[in-house]
Amino acid sequence: MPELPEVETVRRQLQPRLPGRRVLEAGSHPSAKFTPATEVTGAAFGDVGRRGKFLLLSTDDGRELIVHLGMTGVVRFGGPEPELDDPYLRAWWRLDDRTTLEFADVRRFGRLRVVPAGDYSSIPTLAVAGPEPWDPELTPKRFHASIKASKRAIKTQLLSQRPVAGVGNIYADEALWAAEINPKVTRVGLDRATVLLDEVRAALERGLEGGGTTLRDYRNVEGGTGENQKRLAAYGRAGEPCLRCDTTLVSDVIDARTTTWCPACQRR
DNA sequence: GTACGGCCCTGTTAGC
DNA sequence: TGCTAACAGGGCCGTA
Repeated sequence: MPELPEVETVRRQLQPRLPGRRVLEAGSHPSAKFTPATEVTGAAFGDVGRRGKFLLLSTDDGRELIVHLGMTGVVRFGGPEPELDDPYLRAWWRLDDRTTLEFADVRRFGRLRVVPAGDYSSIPTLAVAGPEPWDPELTPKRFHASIKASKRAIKTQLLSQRPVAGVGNIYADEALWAAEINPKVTRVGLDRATVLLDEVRAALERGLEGGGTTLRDYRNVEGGTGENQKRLAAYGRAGEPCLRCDTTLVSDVIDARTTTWCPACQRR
Protein backbone atom coordinates (compact mmCIF):
# COMPACT_ATOMS: atom_id res chain seq x y z
CA MET A 1 0.00 0.00 0.00
CA PRO A 2 1.46 3.32 -0.98
CA GLU A 3 2.84 5.36 1.90
CA LEU A 4 5.22 8.30 1.77
CA PRO A 5 8.20 6.46 0.18
CA GLU A 6 6.02 4.94 -2.53
CA VAL A 7 4.24 8.23 -3.30
CA GLU A 8 7.56 10.12 -3.31
CA THR A 9 9.02 7.55 -5.72
CA VAL A 10 6.08 8.17 -8.06
CA ARG A 11 6.47 11.94 -7.69
CA ARG A 12 10.13 11.79 -8.64
CA GLN A 13 9.28 9.85 -11.77
CA LEU A 14 6.49 12.22 -12.81
CA GLN A 15 8.40 15.46 -12.22
CA PRO A 16 10.77 15.16 -15.23
CA ARG A 17 7.95 14.31 -17.63
CA LEU A 18 4.76 16.08 -16.63
CA PRO A 19 5.46 19.84 -16.30
CA GLY A 20 4.45 21.67 -19.48
CA ARG A 21 2.22 18.89 -20.78
CA ARG A 22 -1.27 20.07 -21.66
CA VAL A 23 -4.37 17.92 -21.15
CA LEU A 24 -6.19 17.55 -24.48
CA GLU A 25 -8.87 15.21 -23.21
CA ALA A 26 -9.67 13.37 -19.99
CA GLY A 27 -12.00 10.65 -18.84
CA SER A 28 -12.86 8.70 -15.72
CA HIS A 29 -14.78 5.95 -14.02
CA PRO A 30 -18.28 7.20 -13.04
CA SER A 31 -17.58 7.11 -9.30
CA ALA A 32 -17.40 10.57 -7.73
CA LYS A 33 -13.98 9.57 -6.43
CA PHE A 34 -12.60 9.78 -9.95
CA THR A 35 -14.81 12.16 -11.95
CA PRO A 36 -12.78 15.26 -10.93
CA ALA A 37 -10.20 13.98 -13.43
CA THR A 38 -11.96 15.79 -16.25
CA GLU A 39 -11.84 19.17 -14.48
CA VAL A 40 -8.28 19.76 -15.66
CA THR A 41 -9.07 19.35 -19.35
CA GLY A 42 -7.36 22.17 -21.27
CA ALA A 43 -4.92 22.99 -18.50
CA ALA A 44 -1.19 22.33 -18.57
CA PHE A 45 0.54 20.56 -15.71
CA GLY A 46 3.23 22.30 -13.69
CA ASP A 47 5.45 20.97 -10.95
CA VAL A 48 4.57 17.71 -9.21
CA GLY A 49 4.50 17.97 -5.43
CA ARG A 50 3.66 15.72 -2.54
CA ARG A 51 2.18 16.20 0.91
CA GLY A 52 2.13 13.11 3.09
CA LYS A 53 0.65 10.38 0.92
CA PHE A 54 -1.04 12.83 -1.46
CA LEU A 55 0.37 13.70 -4.89
CA LEU A 56 -0.14 17.35 -5.83
CA LEU A 57 -0.19 17.99 -9.58
CA SER A 58 -0.21 21.73 -10.12
CA THR A 59 -1.80 23.22 -13.23
CA ASP A 60 -1.13 26.50 -15.05
CA ASP A 61 -4.55 27.89 -14.12
CA GLY A 62 -3.83 28.10 -10.41
CA ARG A 63 -5.27 24.81 -9.32
CA GLU A 64 -4.01 21.43 -8.19
CA LEU A 65 -5.08 17.93 -9.09
CA ILE A 66 -4.80 15.97 -5.86
CA VAL A 67 -4.17 12.25 -6.30
CA HIS A 68 -4.40 9.70 -3.49
CA LEU A 69 -3.32 6.20 -4.50
CA GLY A 70 -5.37 4.51 -1.79
CA MET A 71 -4.22 0.94 -1.45
CA THR A 72 -3.88 -0.24 -5.02
CA GLY A 73 -3.55 2.93 -7.07
CA VAL A 74 -0.97 3.03 -9.87
CA VAL A 75 0.05 6.06 -11.96
CA ARG A 76 1.62 5.35 -15.34
CA PHE A 77 2.22 6.72 -18.80
CA GLY A 78 0.60 5.04 -21.76
CA GLY A 79 0.57 5.55 -25.51
CA PRO A 80 -1.43 8.12 -27.53
CA GLU A 81 -4.75 6.55 -26.53
CA PRO A 82 -5.90 5.46 -23.04
CA GLU A 83 -5.98 1.74 -22.30
CA LEU A 84 -9.76 1.52 -22.08
CA ASP A 85 -9.57 -2.28 -22.13
CA ASP A 86 -8.04 -2.21 -18.66
CA PRO A 87 -11.00 -2.87 -16.32
CA TYR A 88 -9.15 -1.12 -13.50
CA LEU A 89 -8.44 2.11 -15.35
CA ARG A 90 -10.16 4.79 -13.21
CA ALA A 91 -8.96 8.00 -14.85
CA TRP A 92 -6.86 9.15 -17.81
CA TRP A 93 -5.49 12.34 -19.27
CA ARG A 94 -4.51 12.46 -22.95
CA LEU A 95 -1.51 14.78 -23.23
CA ASP A 96 -0.10 16.95 -26.01
CA ASP A 97 3.00 14.80 -26.52
CA ARG A 98 1.11 11.73 -27.74
CA THR A 99 1.21 10.05 -24.33
CA THR A 100 -1.55 9.41 -21.82
CA LEU A 101 -1.27 9.75 -18.07
CA GLU A 102 -3.30 6.95 -16.51
CA PHE A 103 -4.57 6.17 -13.03
CA ALA A 104 -5.46 2.51 -12.43
CA ASP A 105 -6.82 1.27 -9.09
CA VAL A 106 -8.15 -2.24 -8.56
CA ARG A 107 -9.89 -1.69 -5.24
CA ARG A 108 -11.02 1.87 -5.82
CA PHE A 109 -9.69 3.14 -2.50
CA GLY A 110 -7.88 5.89 -4.34
CA ARG A 111 -9.42 9.27 -5.08
CA LEU A 112 -8.93 12.44 -7.09
CA ARG A 113 -9.81 16.03 -6.33
CA VAL A 114 -9.19 19.38 -8.01
CA VAL A 115 -8.76 22.35 -5.68
CA PRO A 116 -7.48 25.93 -5.83
CA ALA A 117 -3.70 25.69 -5.37
CA GLY A 118 -2.84 25.33 -1.70
CA ASP A 119 -6.45 25.17 -0.50
CA TYR A 120 -6.85 21.76 1.13
CA SER A 121 -9.85 22.61 3.29
CA SER A 122 -12.06 20.18 1.37
CA ILE A 123 -9.70 17.26 2.00
CA PRO A 124 -9.93 16.50 5.73
CA THR A 125 -6.76 14.44 6.18
CA LEU A 126 -4.68 16.84 4.13
CA ALA A 127 -6.13 19.83 5.96
CA VAL A 128 -4.97 18.55 9.35
CA ALA A 129 -1.78 16.79 8.26
CA GLY A 130 1.25 17.44 10.44
CA PRO A 131 4.68 18.44 9.18
CA GLU A 132 6.64 16.45 6.62
CA PRO A 133 9.11 14.04 8.27
CA TRP A 134 12.14 16.09 7.24
CA ASP A 135 10.64 19.50 7.94
CA PRO A 136 13.24 21.31 10.11
CA GLU A 137 10.35 22.65 12.17
CA LEU A 138 9.48 19.11 13.23
CA THR A 139 11.56 19.02 16.38
CA PRO A 140 11.39 16.18 18.94
CA LYS A 141 9.70 18.63 21.28
CA ARG A 142 6.96 19.46 18.78
CA PHE A 143 6.52 15.76 17.91
CA HIS A 144 6.23 14.90 21.60
CA ALA A 145 3.74 17.71 22.24
CA SER A 146 1.56 16.49 19.38
CA ILE A 147 1.49 12.94 20.77
CA LYS A 148 0.84 14.21 24.26
CA ALA A 149 -2.24 16.11 23.06
CA SER A 150 -4.16 12.87 22.45
CA LYS A 151 -4.90 9.87 24.63
CA ARG A 152 -5.08 7.40 21.77
CA ALA A 153 -2.64 4.55 21.19
CA ILE A 154 0.68 5.67 19.71
CA LYS A 155 0.08 3.51 16.63
CA THR A 156 -3.29 5.21 16.03
CA GLN A 157 -1.66 8.59 16.38
CA LEU A 158 1.01 7.82 13.82
CA LEU A 159 -1.67 6.69 11.37
CA SER A 160 -3.68 9.88 11.98
CA GLN A 161 -1.06 11.90 10.00
CA ARG A 162 -1.13 14.59 12.70
CA PRO A 163 2.22 14.19 14.49
CA VAL A 164 3.96 13.63 11.15
CA ALA A 165 2.60 13.22 7.62
CA GLY A 166 3.07 10.21 5.38
CA VAL A 167 3.26 7.28 7.80
CA GLY A 168 1.02 4.30 7.09
CA ASN A 169 0.64 0.84 8.57
CA ILE A 170 3.91 -0.63 7.33
CA TYR A 171 6.25 2.16 8.32
CA ALA A 172 4.44 2.73 11.63
CA ASP A 173 5.07 -0.89 12.64
CA GLU A 174 8.68 -0.68 11.48
CA ALA A 175 9.39 2.56 13.35
CA LEU A 176 7.76 1.35 16.57
CA TRP A 177 9.74 -1.90 16.42
CA ALA A 178 12.99 -0.04 15.84
CA ALA A 179 12.23 2.39 18.68
CA GLU A 180 11.22 -0.53 20.95
CA ILE A 181 7.88 1.08 21.75
CA ASN A 182 4.70 -0.94 22.22
CA PRO A 183 2.08 0.19 19.67
CA LYS A 184 -0.66 0.24 22.33
CA VAL A 185 0.96 2.71 24.72
CA THR A 186 -0.87 6.01 24.93
CA ARG A 187 1.95 8.20 26.16
CA VAL A 188 5.70 8.37 25.79
CA GLY A 189 8.23 10.69 27.36
CA LEU A 190 10.30 13.20 25.42
CA ASP A 191 13.28 10.83 25.31
CA ARG A 192 11.33 8.00 23.72
CA ALA A 193 9.46 10.36 21.42
CA THR A 194 12.84 11.58 20.20
CA VAL A 195 13.92 8.02 19.44
CA LEU A 196 10.61 7.32 17.72
CA LEU A 197 10.89 10.38 15.50
CA ASP A 198 14.40 9.29 14.51
CA GLU A 199 13.14 5.81 13.70
CA VAL A 200 10.15 7.11 11.72
CA ARG A 201 12.58 9.10 9.60
CA ALA A 202 14.95 6.13 9.27
CA ALA A 203 12.15 3.75 8.26
CA LEU A 204 10.88 6.17 5.61
CA GLU A 205 14.44 6.73 4.34
CA ARG A 206 15.01 2.99 4.02
CA GLY A 207 11.75 2.76 2.10
CA LEU A 208 12.79 5.56 -0.23
CA GLU A 209 16.21 4.02 -0.83
CA GLY A 210 14.53 0.74 -1.74
CA GLY A 211 12.14 2.49 -4.12
CA GLY A 212 9.17 1.71 -1.90
CA THR A 213 7.62 -1.45 -0.50
CA THR A 214 5.76 -3.75 -2.89
CA LEU A 215 3.66 -6.34 -1.10
CA ARG A 216 1.31 -7.02 -3.94
CA ASP A 217 -0.01 -4.10 -5.95
CA TYR A 218 2.37 -1.20 -5.66
CA ARG A 219 4.16 -0.26 -8.88
CA ASN A 220 6.06 2.90 -9.69
CA VAL A 221 5.48 4.98 -12.83
CA GLU A 222 7.84 2.74 -14.80
CA GLY A 223 5.93 -0.37 -13.72
CA GLY A 224 8.74 -1.48 -11.45
CA THR A 225 8.35 -2.89 -7.95
CA GLY A 226 9.95 -1.65 -4.74
CA GLU A 227 12.63 -3.53 -2.84
CA ASN A 228 11.91 -2.50 0.72
CA GLN A 229 9.64 -5.47 1.47
CA LYS A 230 12.81 -7.56 1.80
CA ARG A 231 14.00 -5.44 4.71
CA LEU A 232 10.89 -5.41 6.93
CA ALA A 233 11.52 -6.36 10.55
CA ALA A 234 7.99 -6.23 11.98
CA TYR A 235 5.21 -5.65 9.44
CA GLY A 236 3.71 -8.91 8.21
CA ARG A 237 6.07 -11.04 10.34
CA ALA A 238 3.67 -12.18 13.12
CA GLY A 239 4.63 -15.68 14.26
CA GLU A 240 8.20 -15.23 13.09
CA PRO A 241 11.18 -14.56 15.39
CA CYS A 242 12.11 -11.02 16.37
CA LEU A 243 15.30 -10.02 14.54
CA ARG A 244 16.59 -8.46 17.76
CA CYS A 245 15.77 -10.99 20.51
CA ASP A 246 14.34 -14.07 18.75
CA THR A 247 11.01 -13.84 20.64
CA THR A 248 8.01 -14.74 18.46
CA LEU A 249 6.33 -11.60 17.11
CA VAL A 250 2.63 -11.14 17.90
CA SER A 251 -0.15 -9.21 16.18
CA ASP A 252 -3.45 -7.57 17.04
CA VAL A 253 -5.83 -5.16 15.38
CA ILE A 254 -5.34 -1.53 16.40
CA ASP A 255 -7.41 1.18 14.72
CA ALA A 256 -8.69 -1.47 12.26
CA ARG A 257 -5.11 -2.17 11.08
CA THR A 258 -3.20 -5.38 11.70
CA THR A 259 -0.29 -4.42 13.93
CA THR A 260 2.77 -6.59 14.58
CA TRP A 261 5.27 -6.15 17.40
CA CYS A 262 7.69 -7.99 19.68
CA PRO A 263 6.16 -8.73 23.11
CA ALA A 264 9.61 -8.81 24.70
CA CYS A 265 11.52 -5.80 23.43
CA GLN A 266 8.39 -3.71 22.84
CA ARG A 267 7.02 -4.33 26.32
CA ARG A 268 4.28 -1.99 27.57
C1' DG B 1 -13.39 18.66 20.05
C1' DT B 2 -12.44 13.87 20.35
C1' DA B 3 -13.17 8.92 19.89
C1' DC B 4 -14.97 5.12 17.62
C1' DG B 5 -17.38 2.04 14.45
C1' DG B 6 -18.81 1.21 9.88
C1' DC B 7 -18.29 1.72 5.14
C1' DC B 8 -16.20 1.66 0.62
C1' DC B 9 -13.93 -2.09 -2.79
C1' DT B 10 -12.20 -6.64 -5.00
C1' DG B 11 -8.45 -10.17 -5.45
C1' DT B 12 -6.55 -13.69 -2.70
C1' DT B 13 -6.61 -17.21 0.58
C1' DA B 14 -8.43 -20.28 4.05
C1' DG B 15 -11.88 -23.45 5.24
C1' DC B 16 -15.57 -26.61 4.48
C1' DT C 1 -13.02 -29.69 -6.98
C1' DG C 2 -15.83 -25.90 -6.13
C1' DC C 3 -18.06 -22.86 -3.34
C1' DT C 4 -18.34 -19.44 0.53
C1' DA C 5 -16.50 -16.49 3.96
C1' DA C 6 -12.87 -13.96 5.82
C1' DC C 7 -9.25 -10.85 5.11
C1' DA C 8 -6.36 -6.90 3.60
C1' DG C 9 -6.65 -1.35 4.90
C1' DG C 10 -6.52 4.65 4.04
C1' DG C 11 -9.65 7.90 4.40
C1' DC C 12 -14.18 9.66 5.31
C1' DC C 13 -18.43 10.20 7.70
C1' DG C 14 -22.06 9.66 11.07
C1' DT C 15 -22.87 9.08 15.82
C1' DA C 16 -21.88 9.27 20.78
